[in-house]
Amino acid sequence: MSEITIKLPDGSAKVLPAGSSGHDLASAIGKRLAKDALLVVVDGEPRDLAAELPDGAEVRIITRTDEDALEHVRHSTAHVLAQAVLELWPGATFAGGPPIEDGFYYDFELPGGASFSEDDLERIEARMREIIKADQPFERFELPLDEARELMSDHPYKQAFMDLATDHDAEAEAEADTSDGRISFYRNSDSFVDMCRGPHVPSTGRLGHFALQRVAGAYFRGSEDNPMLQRIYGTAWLSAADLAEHLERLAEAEKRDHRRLGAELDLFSFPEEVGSGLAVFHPKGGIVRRLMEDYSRRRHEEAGYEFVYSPHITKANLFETSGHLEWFADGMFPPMELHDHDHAPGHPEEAGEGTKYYLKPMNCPFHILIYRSQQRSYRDLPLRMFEFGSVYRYERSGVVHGLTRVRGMTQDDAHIFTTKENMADELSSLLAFVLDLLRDYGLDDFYLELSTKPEHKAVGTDQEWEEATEALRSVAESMDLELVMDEGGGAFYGPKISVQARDAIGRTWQMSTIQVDFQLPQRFELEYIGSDGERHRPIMIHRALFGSVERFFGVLVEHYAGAFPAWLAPVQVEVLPVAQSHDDYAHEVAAELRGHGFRVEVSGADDTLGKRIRRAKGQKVPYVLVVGDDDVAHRTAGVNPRGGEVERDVTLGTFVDRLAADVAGRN
RNA sequence: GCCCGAGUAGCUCAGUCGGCAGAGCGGCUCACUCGUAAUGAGCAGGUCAGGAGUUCGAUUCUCCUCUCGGGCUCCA
Repeated sequence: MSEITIKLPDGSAKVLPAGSSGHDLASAIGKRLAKDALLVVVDGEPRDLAAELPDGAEVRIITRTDEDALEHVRHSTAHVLAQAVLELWPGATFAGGPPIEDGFYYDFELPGGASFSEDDLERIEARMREIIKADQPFERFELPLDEARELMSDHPYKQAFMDLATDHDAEAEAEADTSDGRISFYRNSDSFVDMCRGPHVPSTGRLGHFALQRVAGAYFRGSEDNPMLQRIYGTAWLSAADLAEHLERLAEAEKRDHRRLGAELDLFSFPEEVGSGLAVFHPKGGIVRRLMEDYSRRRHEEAGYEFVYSPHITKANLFETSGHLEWFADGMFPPMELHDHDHAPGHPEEAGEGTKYYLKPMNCPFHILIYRSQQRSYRDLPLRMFEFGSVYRYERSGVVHGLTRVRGMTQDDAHIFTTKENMADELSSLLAFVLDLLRDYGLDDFYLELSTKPEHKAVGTDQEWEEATEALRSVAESMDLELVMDEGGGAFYGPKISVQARDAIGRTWQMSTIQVDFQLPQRFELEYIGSDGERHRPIMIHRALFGSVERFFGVLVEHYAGAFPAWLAPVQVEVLPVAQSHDDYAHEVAAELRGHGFRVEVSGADDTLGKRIRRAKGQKVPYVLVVGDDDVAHRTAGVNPRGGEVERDVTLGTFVDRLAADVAGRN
């Protein structure tokens, strides 16, 4: 056969000499395409442009403006990074370097256990630019396993990948393709060869819109049991404009960082004297938090929840029964031990066991005890108990992060006790309720994640897990939202749906969780009397909407970039007298607005008007009112809305209506 | 917990190759009384995160601890 026929995406066909490559195909179609082509997709599989095309294949050519080229450009850039590092650090070895969201990384081990410093990034980047300028080809070749081992004899992590890939480890297979017993490599120059399944762009000259970002430690293959490697992260894009836009997004995210805004807007802090991961809320943050909670409380009451309270500490026994001490002890603070005689004068310390008390890491056992405080009938169900419950978890020192990962938090925690028959209905109205409420806080772009049974850390039978997981799945699927699987991500006592929300700049946050639990009702031997007069076991549903009030607060700060909508803003109106002679009127205006329930501050004329306006704007106050002679005469104000145009001579009545409408509409 | 980096005034950050600690913003005082994003002058404010060591002398060099940041692992 001397000719092959290639099918193109537009339905047409192209006849080429046998042995033609993707590059030949692109050239046959057009000069420009040949220049812009980076890869081909052959029958759905991405391939090198240089790969020989099989007869009858469907081929799509990926160019440098094609979004599908992105991950390959990132992957190829990672290779250039590896080449630069291996050239700059003789004796260095390397592990894996995949593309990731927005960029890539590569893991290395430097000779003598050395590590990269931030300053090294500049040198490495300069070397990478030289390699890109040299326009080295990415040439693929394959070797049988023993020769591959020989070639990588100085690189133990590469060999480890070969071994693992032979065992069909998914991550290792992404590094080394052993499907036909041969290992593929890419050669860029005489001095640099990397084991890789590919494909790659034709040559390094096709790359260039990248930046190295940071150095980090990372365990080999993500396991704490493995050595820690030195990782370099970078970002890479198809054009300089895309790269610039991405860097700008990062800068925007940094400006919105709730830790920064928390200090600037005087919302909360983490006093070192208190301890890592333990926040205090300042008055301004306290107002926002109270408003968040008040609204949630009202909506929950309307939805049939009853409010309960439980203590922060409890005897060990409760968490033994619940299974927390068996399964969750790592996440709990160590116990306090109480000896009755400790505080009695004249009694030296007693030997022997005292009573252990634990800070609570979860609220569920308490709510269960409330359930169990009396005999329940099917008529009582579903029983919905809600608590703003403060819990404490011993988070490892490296993981605490602002308000989103803390050691002390308040969950908006509810437990619903229901019959098995009503579980599906309850779940479905619950999920609708949760999404509706999240929208009221300004988040409206969601997807769902379904977390299934953890592999090693779970109680209960497979059948119970299966049943609970299916119940959640069918509810999730009925919601008309994207559903992502999170295999093995459930809690030890049951599977969960979590609601992931995208914020104003497209980042996703895990918000609400809904978990089905067959275990705790068994462990605590919960029951209700059914209409048949028999004893039955209820199902328990755990759910939190904010997740934790602290985390949700942090997410809202970032979502709004600190500019809370009027209903949540700690100060809704700042009244500024033009001169001291207008002070009395300014206070009158403030008093009137406060009479309508608004949160108002007056800033007197000790500073210039311009400075006070600037300060109020910096605090992101929704409305700045300026009052001068004209306003005193006519009972009006100049209204300077956040993000809007100044209006003069607005009557107070008009302004009150406007602000009231903002608040009512949660704008 | 692990790897790397950082910690200097309330905040943002200079600085010291080991020799009396600096700026801007913010605070306070005084003057100015101003119509929509920084008026001027002055004053106060520091155990240079904490502890130990080296040294005539340590904010600076070494070690330990704490806290924070970026990651890994883990998670609401």
